[in-house]
Amino acid sequence: MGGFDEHGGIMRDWMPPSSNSQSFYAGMLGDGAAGSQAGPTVEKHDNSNDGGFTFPGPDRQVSENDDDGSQRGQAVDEGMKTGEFGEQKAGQRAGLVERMAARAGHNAPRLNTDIIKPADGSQNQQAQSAYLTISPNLSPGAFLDSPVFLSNSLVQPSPTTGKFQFASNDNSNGDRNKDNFFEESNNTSFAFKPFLDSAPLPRDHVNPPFMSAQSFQTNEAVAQSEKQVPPQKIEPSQTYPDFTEKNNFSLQMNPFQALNGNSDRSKQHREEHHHDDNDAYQRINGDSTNANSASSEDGYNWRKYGQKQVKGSEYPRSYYKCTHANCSVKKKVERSHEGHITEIIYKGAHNHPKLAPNRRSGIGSSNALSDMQGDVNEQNGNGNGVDGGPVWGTNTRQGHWGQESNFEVTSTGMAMQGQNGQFESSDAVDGSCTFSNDEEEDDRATHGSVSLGYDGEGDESESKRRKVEAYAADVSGATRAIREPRVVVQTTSEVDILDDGYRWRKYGQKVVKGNPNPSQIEPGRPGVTTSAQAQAAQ
DNA sequence: AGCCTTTGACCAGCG
DNA sequence: TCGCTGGTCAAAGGC
Repeated sequence: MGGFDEHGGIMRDWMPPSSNSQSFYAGMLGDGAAGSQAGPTVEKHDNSNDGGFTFPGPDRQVSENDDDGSQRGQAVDEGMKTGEFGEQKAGQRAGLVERMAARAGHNAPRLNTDIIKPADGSQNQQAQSAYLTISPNLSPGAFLDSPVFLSNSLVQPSPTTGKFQFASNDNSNGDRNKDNFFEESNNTSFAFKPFLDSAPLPRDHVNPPFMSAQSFQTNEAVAQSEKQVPPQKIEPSQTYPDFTEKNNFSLQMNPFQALNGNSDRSKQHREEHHHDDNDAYQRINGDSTNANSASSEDGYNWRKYGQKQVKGSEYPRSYYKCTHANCSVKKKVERSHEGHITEIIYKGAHNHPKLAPNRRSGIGSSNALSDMQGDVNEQNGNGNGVDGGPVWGTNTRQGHWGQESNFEVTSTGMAMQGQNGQFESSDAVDGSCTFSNDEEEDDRATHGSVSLGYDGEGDESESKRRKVEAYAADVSGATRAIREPRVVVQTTSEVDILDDGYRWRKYGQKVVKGNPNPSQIEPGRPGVTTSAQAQAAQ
């Protein structure tokens, strides 16, 4: 089970109160049912249904509160079970939308799924099932116009995207939101305010090219670009958790949580999908050309620390680390000989704001696609980084960012949980997919407490603990708000806890001229040298 | 002078 | 236990 459950989880996040989202999804997937049936994901989907999977989406949540909602919920469930996402239910959904709009006063424009449908109707459905395929000519940003994404945005922009809004910090509403989240959304929230509310961002931030645009953690989000004008694929499902009735909290759960997996099922699912990125990486596959054009810079500085030819990959994979102090975000980039990026995988979430354009190093190599990562702090204004207060989960939690860290946010709308962290700005990963950390997240779920610390990769137990914590936090009632349509990737932090109370990751050591003592290159650590610091000093 | 990239070696996880 | 593979380290060199 799992595959689809996970999707379901994501969908919930993405989905606006309106049932339109399903249409949207169906459009994206082509034939929702067919798409879901192909590939592992599909199988899971089916299984989940068989297993009594109930798609506790927004509709269902609402149903708990009112009769109409109940009907809606049933409709949704039926749709899910039968796999009839598309036209068959279109009429009914439309009705729901109207009713909801009337009731809630929300009147979001209907998503035009035509624009996002693959131009070629004959597309391999199987392929679609595995990925969200975006037509080569279609910018992921187009999705931003979708009510679905907007609604998500409403809830909270993800740090990843840079749209992240650490809003109001109104934690007190957690429980209430949990129960009524969608409903409230209808009533008040569904205002697409996330962007508006959030601190003013550069336009490119809001609607960055290609990936940024949304492209769309996970985690790890994955977009694979095919070497030739390939459609961007989003593979959100990789680590999505399964949602079951048991998981009522799932509603509040953001994709991150889902990704992280709190439940055994989610874990199982992850295991099933182990093939790809268990790690919770986000892969962005996209047309390299687009990627490049989209954003040569993602707003962060990266240091390449390795390159290797990976088996099965046509091109060598380069490993990059964010040079910002105490930021453990990494990314793997596969680049064709022509210099086109064929794949980018993000891991981790930035815990710092993007650099000002003039401060960015012109490291084209690393930035090529990059894209999109936004910064948590930048958005929330809290400056919470790992240290200050991570942002985790925040995506989904209304008013709360930052409870956990370590996520990677990648693109579109799928938010995933990272560990330590924060969300990467989605900008970076637009159009990508997400993966979540797997085990760590799961562990966290079991742990039950919320930890803000940064995990170190090395500190596995720690990271696991955090996952659990994060999960617990979610369950505890934090309201997982609506996520903005972005992909989140999970991150694993690689940090050690030092005597200063912070976690630091040592990533290098070098003897500096004039200083007999090796310089410990630890981002942000006082007394240590970091490239970021050096740049800042300059 | 210092940062960044390159690249071979090393390490850890997995089967 | 061994080999494979992915990921990271870190010395060396370039910019």
